[in-house]
Amino acid sequence: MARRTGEKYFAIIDAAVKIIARHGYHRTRVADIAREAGVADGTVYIYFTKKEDILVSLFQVLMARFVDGLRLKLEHCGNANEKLKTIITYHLTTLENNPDQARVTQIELRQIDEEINEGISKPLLDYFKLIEEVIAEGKEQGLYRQDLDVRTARKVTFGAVDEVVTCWVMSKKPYNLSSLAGPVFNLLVRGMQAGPVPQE
Amino acid sequence: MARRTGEKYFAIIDAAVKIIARHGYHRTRVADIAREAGVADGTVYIYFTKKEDILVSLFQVLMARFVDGLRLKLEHCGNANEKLKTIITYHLTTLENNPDQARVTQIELRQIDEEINEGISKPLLDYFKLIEEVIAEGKEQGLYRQDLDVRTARKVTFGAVDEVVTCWVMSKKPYNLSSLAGPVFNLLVRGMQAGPVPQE
Amino acid sequence: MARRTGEKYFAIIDAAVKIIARHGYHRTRVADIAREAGVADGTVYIYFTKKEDILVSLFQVLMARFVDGLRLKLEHCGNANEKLKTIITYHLTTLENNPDQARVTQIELRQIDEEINEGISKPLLDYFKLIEEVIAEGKEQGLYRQDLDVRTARKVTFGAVDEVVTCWVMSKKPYNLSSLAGPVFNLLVRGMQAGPVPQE
Amino acid sequence: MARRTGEKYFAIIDAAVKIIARHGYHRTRVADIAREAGVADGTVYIYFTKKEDILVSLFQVLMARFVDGLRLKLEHCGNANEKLKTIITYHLTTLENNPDQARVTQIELRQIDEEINEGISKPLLDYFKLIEEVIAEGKEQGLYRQDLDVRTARKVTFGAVDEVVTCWVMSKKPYNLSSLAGPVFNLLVRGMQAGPVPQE
DNA sequence: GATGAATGAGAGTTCATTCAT
DNA sequence: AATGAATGAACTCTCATTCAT
Repeated sequence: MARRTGEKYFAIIDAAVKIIARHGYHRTRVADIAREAGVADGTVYIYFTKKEDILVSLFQVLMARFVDGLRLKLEHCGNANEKLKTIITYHLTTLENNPDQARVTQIELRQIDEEINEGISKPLLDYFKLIEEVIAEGKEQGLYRQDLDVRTARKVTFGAVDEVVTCWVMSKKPYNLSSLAGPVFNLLVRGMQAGPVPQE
Repeated sequence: MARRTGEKYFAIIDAAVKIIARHGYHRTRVADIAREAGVADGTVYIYFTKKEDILVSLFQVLMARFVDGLRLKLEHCGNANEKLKTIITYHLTTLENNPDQARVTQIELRQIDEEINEGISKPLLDYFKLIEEVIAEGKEQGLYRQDLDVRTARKVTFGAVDEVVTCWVMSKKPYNLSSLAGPVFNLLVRGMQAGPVPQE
Repeated sequence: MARRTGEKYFAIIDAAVKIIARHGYHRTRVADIAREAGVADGTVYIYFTKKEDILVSLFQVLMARFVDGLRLKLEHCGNANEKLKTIITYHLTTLENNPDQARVTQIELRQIDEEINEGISKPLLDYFKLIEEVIAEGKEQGLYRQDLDVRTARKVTFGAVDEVVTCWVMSKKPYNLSSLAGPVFNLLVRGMQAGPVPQE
Repeated sequence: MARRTGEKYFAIIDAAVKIIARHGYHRTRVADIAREAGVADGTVYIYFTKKEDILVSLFQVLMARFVDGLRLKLEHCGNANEKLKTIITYHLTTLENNPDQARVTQIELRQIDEEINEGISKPLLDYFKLIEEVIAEGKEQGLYRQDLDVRTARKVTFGAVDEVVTCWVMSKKPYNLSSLAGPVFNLLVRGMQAGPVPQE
């Protein structure tokens, strides 16, 4: 039913990112996306099953691009620390350079109903897995504490970076998002690396 | 116009938390909330200006309760580390004990349009400010690095805790949320405290 | 959900009969019916679940009125012949006096999808049962052949009258529909009554 | 514009009968018919002017086949009674053997808008005329009453047979349709033949 | 203050039809 | 002649909001 490929498919995706970033998902009419993409209203339904499908597909496409790009970068990295730094930098830089994508993924995408979450959680899980692999690698390399829980560390890492992006999106972006890569990395890596136990 | 007080005001707030947690904000009809609260549809508009106003008010009420409760707890704490641990534990425990509130604040509240954000950002800022105060206090007490950027550290802290909650809400909650307080605190406090610089 | 009673319920039913008779069911918009009934579009959906529900309800109301009226007439009849004559006359007279009802029941009502047929078949069955009772009575009274199959006779009777009405509706109605009551009755009663077997 | 001939013309007609019988005219999309016929959507519009045209054409083709077949049968008949019996039997047998055709002509074809009726009334009139000829012949042969109105008798005859078919289509067809030919003929011929006047 | 029947604007979606290839 | 991607008009139904009682 939904074609999910072809020139117009991506034209609609791109139009959707732009329009939804500007007006928000619920305020965006399918007709608006269609006009921005330069196609007829009905054409949208050749490529997508329904409005929500645009949002999910959009996320899948963006996320696939994101993870693919990240994987490429990671190939050139040595140890886990370098990789972690790369992940954070890449995450912040990518969204800084694509503010529309940032807005859609940080804000609008969280507006979707239960069922859809399945559609977006899969590609997100790929990213999560990637982060966890790096942290596990760091443990193997003796860089991070052996008692570090990989999953918790991943949540903290992703949550930290994610919140930093959200704050930047919600603000009028008066600063460079990527400039926070260093401080955030610093904080996280110190939290994870071997060393003396903090006293409460 | 909106009364914002009285028995029915809170009845509607409570009903809204319950219903929105269960069905999501956009799928919830004002009539549903009214029925759950045991009032007529029109009555809702005596206490709230519009549907979104319920969501904002709800958040303000919950957040005020939350911060008030937290302040109380913090009075019994000694140094910043203790306070930070308290914040994290309180945050996780509160939402663990109020899963409806957790769902609404983690998921549904992020669905609101631009303008509303003002309404929710103020009470959230109170919380942010509180966290930042504790971190600043830690720096003064020599517990945390002097070059630690307080604002970034707050984002990382809040983002980490927030993500942990989101994961718990999105999962079928098969584990104790509050049990993550220790590991998360551990990670964050290590990241912030004085010590050797990590090598990349 | 659907209120199915009250002043506006019947106002909408009456409006629907009029508009659907004039333009046909599929060409009639809900908005047209609403306007004719003097209510808002949305009001229609307080009283009916969906467009098709109007059609079904309309038929049920008309049919109930019809059968009730017929039962009243039959009380004054003596034997089965008299009753059969009354049925045919009443059927033709009623639809002759309510051409809109005639059009809707003869033409438009046959346009509905499978499922709906249940809604219309029940009230129709009441009418069928009534005809069959009269025919059975005629057999008991010795007026009609003992080997007459009641069900077949009912189908022939109803089919004959129904076709006569349909022809009248489809034509520009240049003649009195009720004037056909005599000839049709004559034909049917001769067909049913005791007598010599026809040779082929 | 419409070609109205060729292999694909009939392929589309046959596909339409099948699909419309199964799903109903209004639920059937032109694309469905095209797929069933094994042609592209656009191809349908080479052979038919619009969707309704398929329905009309379909009826004309089926009706022409029907009347042609009937004429052939009637050649072997002697008097009017025999012919009438043949008509009824042929009508019931044909539709019994072609349930899809039965459904389309009994139910779906009655769903069409005003204008189309012209398209279907012509071939139907041929059939009507044929029935009337037989009844008139019966009068000339002295088999039927001289005061019998031919047109009314035709309506009663057709209506009776038609209703019998409709009942069979609407039911789950648990009996042989053609087995009703005898009883129906019996009833109708008794109604028409010379004999004593029934007392009311 | 409270009610709930009524409103009517609004948008998602379908699908008959067209036309460039 | 045949295709099937693209069109865009059309229409049902929802639901936040109002207001007479």
